[in-house]
Order: sequence, then structure tokens, then C-alpha cells
Amino acid sequence: MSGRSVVVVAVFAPLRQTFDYRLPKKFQSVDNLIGTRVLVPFGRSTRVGVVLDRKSSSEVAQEKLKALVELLDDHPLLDGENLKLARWAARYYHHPLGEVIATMLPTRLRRRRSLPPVKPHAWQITASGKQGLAALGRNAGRQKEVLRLLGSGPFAPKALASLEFAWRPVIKRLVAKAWIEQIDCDTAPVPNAPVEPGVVLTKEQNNAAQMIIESFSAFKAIVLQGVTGSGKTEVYLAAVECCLDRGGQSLVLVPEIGLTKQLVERFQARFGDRVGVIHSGLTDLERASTWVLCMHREVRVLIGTRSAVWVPMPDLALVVVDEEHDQSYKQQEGFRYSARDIATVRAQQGGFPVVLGSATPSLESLANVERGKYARAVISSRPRDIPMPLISCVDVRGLELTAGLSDALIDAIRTHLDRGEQALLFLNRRGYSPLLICRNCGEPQRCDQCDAYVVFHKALGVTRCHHCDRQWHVNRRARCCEEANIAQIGLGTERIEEAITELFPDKRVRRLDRDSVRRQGYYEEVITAVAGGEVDILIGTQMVAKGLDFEGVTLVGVVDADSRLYSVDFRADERLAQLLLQVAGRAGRTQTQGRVLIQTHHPHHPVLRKIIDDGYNAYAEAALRERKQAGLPPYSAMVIIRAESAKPTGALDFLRQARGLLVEHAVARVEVSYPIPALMERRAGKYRALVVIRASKRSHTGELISDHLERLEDLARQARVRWSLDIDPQDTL
DNA sequence: AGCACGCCGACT
DNA sequence: GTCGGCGTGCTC
Repeated sequence: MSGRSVVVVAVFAPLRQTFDYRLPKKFQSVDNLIGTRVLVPFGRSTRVGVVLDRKSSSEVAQEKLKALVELLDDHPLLDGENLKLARWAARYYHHPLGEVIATMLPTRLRRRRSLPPVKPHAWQITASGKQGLAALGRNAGRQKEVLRLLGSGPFAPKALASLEFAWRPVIKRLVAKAWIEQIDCDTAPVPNAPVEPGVVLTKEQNNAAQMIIESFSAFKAIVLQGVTGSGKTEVYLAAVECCLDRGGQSLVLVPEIGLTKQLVERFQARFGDRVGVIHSGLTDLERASTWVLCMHREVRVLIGTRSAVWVPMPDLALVVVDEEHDQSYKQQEGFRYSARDIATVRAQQGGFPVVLGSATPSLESLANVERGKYARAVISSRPRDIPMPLISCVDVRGLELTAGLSDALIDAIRTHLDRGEQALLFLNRRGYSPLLICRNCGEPQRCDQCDAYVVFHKALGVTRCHHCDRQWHVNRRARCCEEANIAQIGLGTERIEEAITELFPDKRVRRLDRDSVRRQGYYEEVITAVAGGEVDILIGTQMVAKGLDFEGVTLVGVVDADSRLYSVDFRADERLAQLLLQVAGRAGRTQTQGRVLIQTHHPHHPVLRKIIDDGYNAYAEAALRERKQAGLPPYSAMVIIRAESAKPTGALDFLRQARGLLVEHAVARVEVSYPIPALMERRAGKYRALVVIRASKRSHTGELISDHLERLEDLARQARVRWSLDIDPQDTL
């Protein structure tokens, strides 16, 4: 075989091997193929993959070796660093490399689509277009309008967005007639100087920024712990500015789209067009464009959600993970990676700092601080001496409640509203009432696909299962009794909204939860209204707890803290602590003292007391001691094998065999649990179960899994179950 | 994951 | 005599 005519390809398929292909003569002169997308014959079809390596011969028999069909890119999309990160992730998460690499690419590039244009482009009218304009008939109004617009100069797609109609097809037609042409507009003004100068940092902010800046050019993980409202963002901005000055690119990860807007605005105000954004609210094309701009070093600061951690940035020199404790960094299906952990490894491999920012750092990060692996910078004071909110419990035992609200909470709302301030009510349950019980027999109404009760949604006139996509008309006859007599028990956000509207008829009430934000733009609309003081009382779920910055909100009511106090998951109280302090952070971001009222039947619960009386750090210290004693993460490595099957015992049977296989070979100190039915065993018609593997060291769980992956795959195929590995699980259920 | 091959039951 | 069930194996 002549030199270098074989390529190793990671095919985008869930297979744990790579595949060799013959490189046709016409491609042999291409000098850098590694990291390029290719089209390859695969089984009976063709697939996309990425070239990992080039070599002169293959172990695979000559006659089996097929020829690569096509090169999809002129230049590699992924460099050595990117592929190194992909290899690490594939190994660590025991996930097929082809799928890991596919995850790194924006969806549009996972298929055989070409790269979106790198340069910003515009359309300009041609000479024949000008003639055409005059000749156009009456019925071509849209073409006329576009041509007239372009007559005054070249227009970028962004500028055309103001047109009221679907202008893209019109553009297409005009381009086809050569009446207009696409041009590059490098001439577009790119503001390079900071648009807005940074504010003067407080001493603590400055210390934190210095700690980051001093560690440029070497890996260092820095936990930036700053209470809500302490101005962590100013520290990020200062560090990013310094990174830019040194010619580096920066990556800023945020938990959810909702939170990006405010942050993006601040970054854009400071760094102008050098900022790029990637999140799930954009179209595939928009995401792909920003991705390519990052790869080509044009975007210097990328702000994005989980998937942005993979975006190629050749000059990357700083990563910030904001609200690092947030669960949404962990992908909860398929390739279950943690963007926070990937970010840290990326910084380690690239030799630059990673900043893990949070008011309530995860116990994982705090344990790493304790071990001396991570550094910590603390911002304990709020600028302008804004006082911290007062947190207290309302003991609701034996109290008469109005739709779940105590008089103490209602009075507090009234007091704060009378002062012209705003209130926020937090309840982690959407819908109207989460339990519908028949008064005859006491049977709650269940979903027929899940082991769950249905939730009544009054506004929609339906009952719904929150665990699958089913819903029923309210009048669906209950299956328990001939003449069921349904009582609505418990409350959700919709019910609270109704009660509050009755209690405060002259106040402006809005609700924010997964049901209400269905409508495009509703979330933004409400946030803007609250921020602008046009809402008096905001009621919401999780969604309102995170990072929102409302100056006028001085009272936060947690309607029900109890559901989280007694949970099977060992992480439940860490979550509760983080949640309470995050919601508390919403209260009082101005000079007015904020107040947080937590309604509970367990005002003396040790976790609640610790959080309220001693604060997050004291809570975290105690929780870490407990985890250490119990041998739980972060003091042990944990892996969960999950399985689901259409057959009632399918998942359990498979896991029993899997466990048998694993315990037989497990070294001492690796503990493999018996199969456990999932907390909700049946979900969307599937029966689910899991096995928990624990060991003192990650290398132990890692080796055990690697050594038996093939056997496990065989077992799963025979048992016909879907299964998955969850490395460092966030939910143990 | 797809997709085809292959070997046993109810239909024209 | 065929259509079609899903068990098993393969993808360079």
C-alpha cells in the first residue's frame, strides 16, 4: 500500500470502535485531514464522521476496506486540543467517541451540511436589478420593496428582519435573477475598544480578579464564592477583559437561556461585537454560525449554555462557569456529561484558569478546595453595603391556611406592597392541584403510563401527568367509582395565583412556570415587566429562583419547603440549601432590607436551622462531614447503571445479571448495589431500575466499567432493554 | 442505532 | 404455498 492512504474515522454512530477507510487518490494530496468531516460508506448507507488519524496501512483486511466518499470541509473543524478533549470525555463517560465528537458539533454540522459563511454578508442591488426594478409589475410588491430597500445601500440579513413578510424566498428569487448579489462586508464597523469602561472594583472583587489574572498561562481552578448581589459579574468582566488584552479567547458558561440575556447585555456593553452567544433559543443556523466564528477566532468571548463547553476556540485562555452548582450543567440523557467538569478538564488540558462562580458552591467544588486542589476567592460583602435579607421560618403547624398561605405571609406581602415594593412567591409545583382524590373510595387519580398522580390544570381544563406527555379532559370519568366525587387536594402555582388574585384584587399578579412560558417570548415579557416595576406579585417555580435580578423585590415567600426536607436522595438537602439561598438572593438588592419567609411544618429541622442560623458555609461544612462519614460523593466515586424495559421485570432482570458480572470481578472496596426499582418505577409505559456502583477511587469504578462494557452490551441486547451509564450522577433515583 | 438475514406461525 | 413476527449479527 502506498504511503498514508488510510484514514481512521470516528463515525457518528453509537459504536465503540473507530473505522478505517481507504483514502482515494484525489484526496491524498490534502495535507491536513485530521479533524475534518468526511462522508463514508457505512453498512448499507453512508454516514458522517470525523478523521482521527492518517496512516499507511490498516489491520483491516484489504477487501473489507471501503473508500472514503467525500471530504465535507476544506479545513479541519477540530484541532488536536478538541480531539484530545473528546477522547478524554469518551473514556471518562464510557461513551462512544463518534457520539462524543458529534456532540461537539452544532446539529447542522452533524449531517452533511456545509459550513455557514464565516464572514458577515450582505446583499447589494446589481445594475440589472436597478433596471429590473423599473420594469417590475404591480403584483411583485415584495420584490419591489426589497429592491427599493437595497437601492439605498447593501443590507445585512439582520437589517432585513424589520420587513413584515417572509423576505428570504424573495431574496432567493432575486439572487437567482442576478438582480441582487451577496457580498462580504468586512467593512462593517467592529468596535474594538471597550464600549463601556469597567466600574471600579471593590477590594474583594479586585482580589478575586487578581487571583484569576495572576494564574493566566497555567491551569488553576478558582471557586469564586460571592453572595448574590456581590458583583461576581464585575469580576468575570475584569478577568475576561484582561484575557482579551493578552490575545486570548474566553468562554463563559451559564446555566439556562433565561439567565443569559442580562449577562449577555453586560458583556456586549463592555466588549461589543467580540461577544458571541450560543443557547437553545437560537436556530440551528445561528448556533452553527457562532460556532464557526469561534473556531475562526472572530468571536473572542463566547457566552453559552451547557453545549457551548465544546465549541472550538483556538486561543481559549479563560473559562468561567457561572452558578457552577446548577444542575442544568449535567446532561440528563444520552451522553450524560457535566459541562462544569468538562470545562475544568478543558482548562487543565489547555493550561489556563477556570473560574467556578456561585453564591452556593457545590459540595464537589468545596471538597476540592478543602483538598487543596482548587483555590477559593470569597466576596462576602455587597457593594454599596446593601444589607443581606433576613431569613425566617413561618411555623405553619395547626395554622389555618388560605390556599396554602399563612396569615403571616399574607400580611407580609401586604406590608411590602404598601411600601411600593414587590413580592415573589416560590412554589415548586405547577398546575392547580397536584392530587385529585375520590371522596367515595379515597383513590387518587393516576396516570396510566406512569406510577404518578395526575395534576389538575384549571386554566386548560385538563388533568396532566408531569412525567410523560399525557393529558385528559377534566371530565374524563374517574376509573375508581361509578359516581366518583373528586376532591382537589394540595396546591400548585396556578392555585396560588388564583388565591393571590382574590386576596389582592387591585394588584398586578404574574405567574412564571413551565406551563406559562410555553408561549414564545412570555418569559422575557414577564421578566421585563417585573424588572420595570409593572408587576406587584410574581409567583413561580424553580425558574424564578435562578439569577434573576429584580431591584424592587424585597419579599420572597417560600410557600412549601417541606417536600424537600425528607427525600430519599442524599443530595436533597444540598439542593434545598442552594435553592433557599438562591431565592433569598432575589430579595432586597437595593438599600431596603429584604425578607425571606419560609413556610414549613418542621421549623426545627436541623438542615433548615443550619442554613438559616449559620449560613451556607456552615451548612456545607456539616454536610461534607456527613458525606465523608457515609462514604458518599464527593468522597467517593459513583456510577449508576440505569435500565428500562417494556417488560415489568425486564430492567431488574438485566441489572441482576449485570450486577452478577460486576461483583464477580470487582476489586475490594468497589460496592455494587442490588438492582433497585426507580423511585417512579413505571414512567411513560417503561419499567425502570438502577444499580449504584460506589468506590473510594474513580479509577476503580472506571476500570470495572471499561473491563465489562462489551459483556454489558451483550447482556442488554439479549434482554432487550435500553440501558445507560451515568457517571457522577446528580440524581440517585 | 439502523438494517438485513433468518427461521417459525396465520393467511390467500 | 407466502407474508411477517422479532432474535442475531454486522457496520472499516
